[in-house]
Amino acid sequence: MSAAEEMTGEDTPWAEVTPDAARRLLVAAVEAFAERGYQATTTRDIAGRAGMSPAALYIHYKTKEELLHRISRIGHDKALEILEAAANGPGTAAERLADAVRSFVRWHAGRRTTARVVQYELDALSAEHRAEIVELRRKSDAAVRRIINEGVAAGEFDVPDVPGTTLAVLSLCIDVARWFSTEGRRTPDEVGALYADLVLRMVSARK
Amino acid sequence: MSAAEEMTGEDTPWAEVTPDAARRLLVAAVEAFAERGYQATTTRDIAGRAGMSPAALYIHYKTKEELLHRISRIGHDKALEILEAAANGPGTAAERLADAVRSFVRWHAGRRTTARVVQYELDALSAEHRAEIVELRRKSDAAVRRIINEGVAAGEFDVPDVPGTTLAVLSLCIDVARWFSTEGRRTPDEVGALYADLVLRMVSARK
DNA sequence: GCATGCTCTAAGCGCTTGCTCACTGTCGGG
DNA sequence: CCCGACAGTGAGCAAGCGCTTAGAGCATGC
Repeated sequence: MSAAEEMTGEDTPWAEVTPDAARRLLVAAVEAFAERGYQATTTRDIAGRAGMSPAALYIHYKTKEELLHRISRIGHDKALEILEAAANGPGTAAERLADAVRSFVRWHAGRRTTARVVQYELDALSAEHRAEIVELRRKSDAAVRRIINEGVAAGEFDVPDVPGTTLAVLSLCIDVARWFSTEGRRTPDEVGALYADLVLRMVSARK
Repeated sequence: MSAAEEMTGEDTPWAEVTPDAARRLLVAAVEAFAERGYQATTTRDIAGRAGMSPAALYIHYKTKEELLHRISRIGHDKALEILEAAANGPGTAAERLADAVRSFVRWHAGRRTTARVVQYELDALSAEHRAEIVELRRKSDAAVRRIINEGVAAGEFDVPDVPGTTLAVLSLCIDVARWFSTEGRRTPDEVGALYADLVLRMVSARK
């Protein structure tokens, strides 16, 4: 197991959401938002998937947007945790960058339903909630940029445009949530390995 | 001007849509869909932006979905045209791959409003319309894959996984439509140049 | 053994949605 | 000078939306 994953804790995805009914509603919302998009999802659909009446939703969440915010917040915390674990891990910059990309991509592919909501429904958040999430994304960007900067400083990488390359690396990983399908040919592990290799090429990591 | 651009014809974006009122509605729909998403956009909003009453929309388009389909179709035709022009252009595989990425990225950044609708609202299409669009995307994938295959055959590139790398290259370009902003620091030309360089690194193009 | 507090439901309110329809204004051809 | 054709409008329909409310069911504390 990679350094990044050792530190991400247990893998039961929504264990921190309690009570049980609130978690069932949240899981139902993740599935519905991922399938149809936030705007096209009705509160009746979410409640139905959780086996409850439409009104039950409002006992646990004030609005439909609060559900999205909770999902987005937990997902972004997890994404940041993965990237910072890799950035702070042992090994050379190349090893840490590969670890970051591998585990970040694996999360986007393996938990694609969640990742899709987290990465593509930001616009539906309220201004305050969006600002909070954008701050988390800034930290994710900083974690990756730090690895690349350290690789350049150590002479491991050749990168003319560090902010631009950081942006491209994150963009590449995030877009996995758009196209990945569990019915496709590749497993999350395979995509992670492929992408780690491609990113090392992007920074011209010496062998 | 690159080979890819020489062949893309005139740049007035929606000139082929007639009559004038139909074009104004379509342009209004592109803006609204890009801003709020298809589902969150109302027919009243589209008609309002075009300076018309809600009912006027239905003289030119049968449904709201037909508007999206028309936009998606024209946009995908354009995207395919750009990639095939580069693939069929002169020069080495490296030059053609750089040309493809440069002009494809430039389109996504420069016409970001359109690109956002084209790339991120596929799910809102009807099954038949989506199938038609997916076929166009398959052809885009084939055009890029052909350049990479030719580069490998000519000994210009070192690519262990051609389909996977093709997917990653297209994914990287497409995701530009998600993050690019006209208020940002980079121009479409700059992003195109940066990405062309990164992609040549991904295929280990010899200098 | 009854009051309290909490989860959940049935019903439904006020509003917005995609879309329709009866009608108006305008304009070229006989 | 009227005609049919047609782009465009104002009003509005049926359906569905997010969310609320009154009250049922059921544990727990005393």
